[in-house]
Amino acid sequence: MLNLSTEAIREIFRERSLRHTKQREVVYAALAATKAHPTADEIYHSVSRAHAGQQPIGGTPCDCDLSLATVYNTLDALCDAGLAHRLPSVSGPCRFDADTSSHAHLLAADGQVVDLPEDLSRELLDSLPKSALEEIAKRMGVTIDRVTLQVVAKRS
Amino acid sequence: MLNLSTEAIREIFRERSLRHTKQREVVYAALAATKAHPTADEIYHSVSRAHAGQQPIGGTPCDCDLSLATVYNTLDALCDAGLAHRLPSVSGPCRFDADTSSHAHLLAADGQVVDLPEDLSRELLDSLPKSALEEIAKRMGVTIDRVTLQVVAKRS
DNA sequence: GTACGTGCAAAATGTTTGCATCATT
DNA sequence: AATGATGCAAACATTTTGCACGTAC
Repeated sequence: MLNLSTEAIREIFRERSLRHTKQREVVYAALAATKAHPTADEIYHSVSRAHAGQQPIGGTPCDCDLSLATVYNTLDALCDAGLAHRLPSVSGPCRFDADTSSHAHLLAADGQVVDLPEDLSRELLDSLPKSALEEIAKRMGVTIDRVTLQVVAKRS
Repeated sequence: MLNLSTEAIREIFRERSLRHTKQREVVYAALAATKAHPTADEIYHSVSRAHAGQQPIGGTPCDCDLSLATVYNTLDALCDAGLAHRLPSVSGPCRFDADTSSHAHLLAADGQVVDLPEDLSRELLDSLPKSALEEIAKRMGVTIDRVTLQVVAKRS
């Protein structure tokens, strides 16, 4: 999706008070560069120098070493900072998305998570009455972070 | 929620061509009796004779033995048969719901999954344009099983 | 220099599987 | 009788943790 330069990422991290490391940079770059909603393990394989050349999601191999635990730590930090989201799903490992704009997903029968086309995604999400969301926040005593919506496909 | 008799459950299973066993009966009864969206492990503890008396979700102890694997198998069978749903979530173990009517959930900051009040849930889901859903089915080449919607609370 | 990030390996958690036995239809 | 469900334990998959070391600020 987006190909972010080192400097762009440094700046984004600075804005969110995230310490910059080479490992965090390549993880975030890989996540921002794909629409594939990768798992932590997929990101790890795509950026790990040890696995260079077999990048299913097209990250740039890290010129340092990096461990799976660091990928998890980094994804946590990115989610905490609002730079990524965990996608709701009903099975399998957690999937991450650096596109934090409001958009809906299709949960395919085979477990894949796919973005809905932008126009339809917006049509669905824009149709939700703001008043109902405000009422939810009031009645449930919470602050709403976001609304997530999935169209679940029937397994044929 | 619903307290189903043995006979009612036999009938429900018969309709769906699910073989009836004591184990499946108590699992389904426990799931149908709660709004707490329990995990497999919580169901296991609530119905297992070995743990009788400490039932956080209020199931009836099985008068037979029952294993966690059977709870998983049963929940699979119930979901396949359309008698239960797996709830989308972003962390933690899978949560199940025997209420298969359309309703939206609040994902609390602490990981809890709570039903939204019925009126608001319906208001949100009814507002989704049918035409957009039909267009999704057409464009993505899928049959839509259901639409799931979560209001994600911000962690304060 | 201090606070925080990293790598590693081990542990914790959640779910699935293989197989012999048993129950339901 | 035949098919499918169960229990158990072991395997598996995913995520988290503890700690010694290293790096960004």
